[in-house]
Amino acid sequence: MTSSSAGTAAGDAPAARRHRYPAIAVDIVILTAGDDDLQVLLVQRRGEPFAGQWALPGGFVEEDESVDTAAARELREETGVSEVYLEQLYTFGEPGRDPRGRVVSVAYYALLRQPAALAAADDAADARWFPLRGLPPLAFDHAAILDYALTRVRNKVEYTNIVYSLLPETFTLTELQRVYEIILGRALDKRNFRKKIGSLDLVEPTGGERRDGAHRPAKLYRFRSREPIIVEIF
Amino acid sequence: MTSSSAGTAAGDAPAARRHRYPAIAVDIVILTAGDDDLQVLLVQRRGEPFAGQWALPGGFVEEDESVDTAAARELREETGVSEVYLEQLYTFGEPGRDPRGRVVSVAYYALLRQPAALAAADDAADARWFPLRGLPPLAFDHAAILDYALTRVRNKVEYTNIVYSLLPETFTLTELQRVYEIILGRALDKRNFRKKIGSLDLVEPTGGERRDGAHRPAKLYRFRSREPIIVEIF
DNA sequence: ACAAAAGTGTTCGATATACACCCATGT
DNA sequence: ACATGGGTGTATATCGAACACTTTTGT
Repeated sequence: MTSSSAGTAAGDAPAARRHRYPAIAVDIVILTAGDDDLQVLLVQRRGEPFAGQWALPGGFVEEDESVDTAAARELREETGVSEVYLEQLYTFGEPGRDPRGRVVSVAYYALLRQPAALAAADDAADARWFPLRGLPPLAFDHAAILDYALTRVRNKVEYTNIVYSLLPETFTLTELQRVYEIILGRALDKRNFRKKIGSLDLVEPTGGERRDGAHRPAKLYRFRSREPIIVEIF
Repeated sequence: MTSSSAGTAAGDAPAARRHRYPAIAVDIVILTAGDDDLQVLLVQRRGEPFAGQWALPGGFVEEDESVDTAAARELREETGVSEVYLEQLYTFGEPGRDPRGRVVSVAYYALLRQPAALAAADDAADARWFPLRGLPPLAFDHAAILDYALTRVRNKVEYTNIVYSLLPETFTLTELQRVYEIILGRALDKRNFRKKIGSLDLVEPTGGERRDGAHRPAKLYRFRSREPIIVEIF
């Protein structure tokens, strides 16, 4: 899918612009599952405005790239990772919210497997993972964008299989349940959870098992599909 | 909520642009409930490209207005209506899909009460309501945008009360059921439907009734709230 | 032997679905 | 009187929620 145009501007070539257009940026909410909380990747701003404050990673859209591509590029620059789930969230287009001038921001969110080593882009002073309970103040309206992303993710895990993007290739059912609990923010009953997961065809046993400490080994599973699909889970 | 900026471009003022940004347009899928099908408002293009073809109404975002405001303005220009439900859909940002140049389009959808008299904007050759079964070929990638809107609406009526925007102030339960059937594309059982609607607190009787033809008069209802709320309906 | 996490079934209440007849009116 | 849409209840199946003990291992 893609761009378009306007009935009301039917004959106007954008090349013959009557006025300047806003700049277009992308901002990305990059999430991963920590031990007991979701974690979000933030970068510390070097320049004004909001110098020294933490912000969502992002950047301007280049002239010849799609908005989706710009988001994927920024994500790669920050994390270097592949195997991610990246989805457009919402477009924030109020004038005057970026003190430097008019910027329309297309927000995305990404779900990653491991906190991986951070390829801190060198134009940011620092880049770090923050647990949601323990966030610093955010620059611009990035707190609102983050809230929006969390709402979307919490809804979407209930009717899709996108949690696959937060888990490694193989995992135990307890680990899978833990990811749901972290995202949904509530405890789930172990037996009901396993009954539900078993009744859907989301995962299959690999045959292997994991031996941890002094207890019974856990069977390992993998996702049958690592493409996003619609499945009613909760 | 609103715009933002980028960690990777932390110090760059948009005023000091290194390159041109894409134009920003809005396109609106304007829907209403016809007798036996949803109807969408299309405008016939005057100029190239796609001259003479039908397209979604839309236009470019002015420099000092928010993207939401631009959408509301275009909607008003086409229909003159108030009392609408207007929601952002998705941003389409592939380069090269508008033959005239780079245009990023923020798509919206609107739900209207009656097909009202059309205030056909004078820069379009014509504006008309089309039933979904009976669409002409659409310009640009507007068919994809329309599909996206329909998917969103069909999902959203199942867990919100947004159908209020498609109905007049007072209505009968049969009319309400008809709207659901038109959107969902399937027949609903009358008794189960009424049981469900009655168990939620969505509507209340006005006390009045409507006398139509040679049959028992129908009680009239109104929505308790005409603000969008989350309610699991189906 | 014991500590620690893995694994496994049943009961109960609530909700969704299927289904058919009488009511009030206008002509 | 009859044709037309308005209005109503019950029985069954399905699904979600609550709940506790046995198994396998490492030390």
